[in-house]
Amino acid sequence: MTDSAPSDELATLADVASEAGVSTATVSRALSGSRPVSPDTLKRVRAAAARLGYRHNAVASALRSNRTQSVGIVLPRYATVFLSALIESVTESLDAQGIGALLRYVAPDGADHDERVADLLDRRVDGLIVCPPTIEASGHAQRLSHGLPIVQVGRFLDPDTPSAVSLDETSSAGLLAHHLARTGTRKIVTVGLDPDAPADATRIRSVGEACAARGIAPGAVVYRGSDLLAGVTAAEELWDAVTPGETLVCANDDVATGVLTVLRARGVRVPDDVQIASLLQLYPDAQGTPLTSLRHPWRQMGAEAVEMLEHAQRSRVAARRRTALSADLVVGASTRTPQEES
Amino acid sequence: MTDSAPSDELATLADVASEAGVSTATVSRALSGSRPVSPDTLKRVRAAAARLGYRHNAVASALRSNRTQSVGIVLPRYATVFLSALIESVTESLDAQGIGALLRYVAPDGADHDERVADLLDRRVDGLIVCPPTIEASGHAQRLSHGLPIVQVGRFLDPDTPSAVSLDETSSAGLLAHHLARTGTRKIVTVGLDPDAPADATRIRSVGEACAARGIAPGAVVYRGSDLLAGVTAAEELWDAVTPGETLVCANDDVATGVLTVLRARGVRVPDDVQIASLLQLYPDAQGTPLTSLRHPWRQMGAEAVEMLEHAQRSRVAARRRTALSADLVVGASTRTPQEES
DNA sequence: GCAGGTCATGTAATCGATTGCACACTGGTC
DNA sequence: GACCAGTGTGCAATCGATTACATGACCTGC
Repeated sequence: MTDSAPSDELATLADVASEAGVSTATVSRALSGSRPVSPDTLKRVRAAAARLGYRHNAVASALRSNRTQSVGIVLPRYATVFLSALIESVTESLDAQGIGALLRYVAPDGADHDERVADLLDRRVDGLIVCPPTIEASGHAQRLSHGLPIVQVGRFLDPDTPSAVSLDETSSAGLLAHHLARTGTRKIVTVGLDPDAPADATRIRSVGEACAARGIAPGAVVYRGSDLLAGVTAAEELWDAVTPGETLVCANDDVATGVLTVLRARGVRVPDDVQIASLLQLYPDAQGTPLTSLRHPWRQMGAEAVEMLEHAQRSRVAARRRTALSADLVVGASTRTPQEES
Repeated sequence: MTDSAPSDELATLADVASEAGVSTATVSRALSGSRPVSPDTLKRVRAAAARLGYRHNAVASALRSNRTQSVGIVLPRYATVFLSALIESVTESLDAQGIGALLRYVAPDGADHDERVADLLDRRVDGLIVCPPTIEASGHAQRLSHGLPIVQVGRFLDPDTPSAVSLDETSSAGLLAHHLARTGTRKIVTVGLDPDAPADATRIRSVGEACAARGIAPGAVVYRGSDLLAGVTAAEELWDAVTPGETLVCANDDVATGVLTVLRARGVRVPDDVQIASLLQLYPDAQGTPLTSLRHPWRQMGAEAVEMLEHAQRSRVAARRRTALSADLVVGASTRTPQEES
């Protein structure tokens, strides 16, 4: 196998052109298919390209055509599965069309958000999918992007962002409230949601209204943070005050686990005396589902975001388009089985 | 506020040059700092750039300088936290230097691996961090990259890859064996590792040897798959044959959870009669650590990979450099507390 | 036989930043 | 006063693909 001097440098379009005895224009058209070439030329060009080991240079192509075939993704740096599910589903949709994903993480408080977004813009991404860490960041992202297609995903969405995918709080809360009503809940206590944070307040209200509509009384709102330790702390304060028929609705699985652990240690029977539910599933339900929780539709949200982005790229006019997807209720061992089987 | 015709197009170097009354060369040098310019010029250029809202064009820069300031990351599409920890730690290290991360997922069986790697190469990434889904993929990645700096991470590493970060199987197994010996284990059974898969076989051997060295007898190797269901299946076959003093060493948390659930349901007391340990922690240990498992050092592996990559980029000569990092042992409720307190 | 059309291909400008080379100027030295 | 070193700038080529426009070949129909 005597390679014909496979020079150290990569072959360019011009090399292929001279090898095939045609112009660079023809090679470009033959390989990209942007315009028809004769079958004979096509064959010759392909052969020449293969012989030289030609590889398309995406950088040069991007410069000239002003399209990088890549989108930027900005996520807060919470190490959780749901973000990884979002990334996977987004990249999956993008890969299918040969679009690359340029990933950047920002601090959960949004400190470096604008900087990261600007960097992606400097790289001339064709679009942006942003999960803003705060409402302000959401507004900034929109402003910075300056006309570039952008889709926002998550809870912290500026009311003015035209394209956004979020959780359907109302219907998700309804799903949970329905289950709680059927398992005999008469009152709920909310643990781990901050009533002073707008996004949390919205969720508190959605849950409260969904419960009220089903005859369940919205009770205290206890906020001591939103991690495992916060759950423990809150439960230590609450455990001897809870009464049968109550359900402790927790912000997420970590809080719920803390609460559950303390309650059981104190001799409170869960779910017999008190039930516990989580509003945000953090761990996939492969491990015996100890908790009843809402599984957020991250994969669908990712797919929807990509679709929206494509839509925004196609149509010049930026129509407002917001989608809210409902969570699934995963029933675990922290709530009872519903009474009617219907 | 009468903006001076902020034309729809983004300003270019040439625009800034004419605005500042200097040449494009000077602007480039002033803004990048690649060569000194006079303080006065610097100020004028900066002012002009700010006035026009100039933004660096990374694409043009990449074409000319032949450096994209980005690295490609290739990961198998397992939706697990540990990969997300790896991504986070890698991007964190890269961000600090203004390097972008181009992310691509491949099928767990490696079907589309070569394609994805080739795409990243076409995008002219400056380096590659690959977690190969199979040993063959590892070899391909090395060959395809053709001189480009590449670091491989994970279990499926071709013996010839020069730069690789992996788990230190020996020391990790030692950590676990030490704990098992101190908790009275006399014999182990391995569940969920495939003795016919080279990577699994290595792990079986490491664990076997570490145990043997501490007077624990390596017992049966049971393989019925490596997910939750496999754990259940295996446990149904094993439960009435296990004897006190045995520890079931499972491939990962899912298998271990399956085994644990069945054993408890069958009345086997864990950890009193039988102990269970997992060789791969899948879920962060925030939730009450029901399982004793090995927490793999994903974050350190990510940081190490980036460092290796930089090293490879700096030094022309590609020295062989392989690092193996040890796991941490997280002791949970599925094993007893060690006897000596020392 | 010729206007008008289609089709494949070539020519050369272009995208926007970087950089080798050349040049001008300043200041110091013998 | 001639020479040299050092510093700051500018000119223009360059990276590699894309594409508007031009060209020429060939066909069709009257």
